[in-house]
Amino acid sequence: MNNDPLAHSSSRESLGVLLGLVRTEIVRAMEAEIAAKGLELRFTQFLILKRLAKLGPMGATELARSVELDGGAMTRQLDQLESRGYLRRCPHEQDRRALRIELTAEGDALWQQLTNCNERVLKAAQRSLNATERKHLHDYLERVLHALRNKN
Amino acid sequence: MNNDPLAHSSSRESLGVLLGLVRTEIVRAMEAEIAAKGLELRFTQFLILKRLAKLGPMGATELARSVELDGGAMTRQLDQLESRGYLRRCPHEQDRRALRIELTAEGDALWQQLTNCNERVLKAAQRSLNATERKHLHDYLERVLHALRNKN
DNA sequence: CACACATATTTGCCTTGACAAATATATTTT
DNA sequence: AAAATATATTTGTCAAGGCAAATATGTGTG
Repeated sequence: MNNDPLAHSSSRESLGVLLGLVRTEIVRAMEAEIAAKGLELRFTQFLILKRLAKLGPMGATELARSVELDGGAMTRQLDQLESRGYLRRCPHEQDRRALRIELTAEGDALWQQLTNCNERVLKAAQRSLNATERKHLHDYLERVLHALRNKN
Repeated sequence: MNNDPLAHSSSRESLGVLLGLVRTEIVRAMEAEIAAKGLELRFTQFLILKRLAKLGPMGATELARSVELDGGAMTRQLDQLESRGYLRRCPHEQDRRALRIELTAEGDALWQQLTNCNERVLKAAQRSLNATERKHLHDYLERVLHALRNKN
């Protein structure tokens, strides 16, 4: 199976590569968990549902920004998720350009199932870190993100 | 204006999302640095050159695995980089199926320029972390990666 | 009001990368 | 050695996402 000579030599990976590797594995694990429940959802779609479930209805642009997705790509994801009945595009009351994306009851129910997957994967991923270390990891990542976004 | 309620509330991002955000920013920053030098290279291509520069000639499959890229995608990247004169596909001496990908002198020269970019971006990204914290961040990420790859 | 400009969404086009099939060559089994 | 199997590379096909243009609507300025 895995005779990859690099499997244990990632010690000198640069941060950019290492982040990519970890993220790829998390996405893989999440999609595997979702598939194991007989559901068909990509990680991106999972994120969209999660946002809507946690933050409530919002515009497509706002939603796109919040999952760091291109606006055009968002339109197509919404097409899919809407056609499968998980969300609705309602007209925005004040702004006729904008939409108000909201979960349907089905979308809500779906999220109930997904929230387990999410927690299970994150727990497994961080199982070798204690509570303090988890906090630190999160904290460091946020500081790195902030540093990158405010380069001056 | 920016009335995005998420701009400063990434504190509750899940690990998967946060990793994605950080990685995206690093890739963006790297590509910006490269473009600022008048060079045209994507992050993936940068990684390929880096591997070859650091580890020397190797097969396409090995190279693909080492940057976590699909074999088919690797073929096409090699096409591009070879046609631009940065690397060569030599026949493997013992195995006639395999290739021996090696940097040309031009590829080597290119890497000399890129190594700056790499260091500058990583330094900027981690500028708010001290040496110990950087080590910890790296260590945590590797432990998470390991946990994900050995899920049992 | 008329105009310029900004924003929300959609659509078209293009590149990237995943997956699977094809091809060529090695390795192992019988 | 022939057959089965494994590996390296290439190619075809497809979905995802970035970018730019198109459209519709909102906002500000003279």
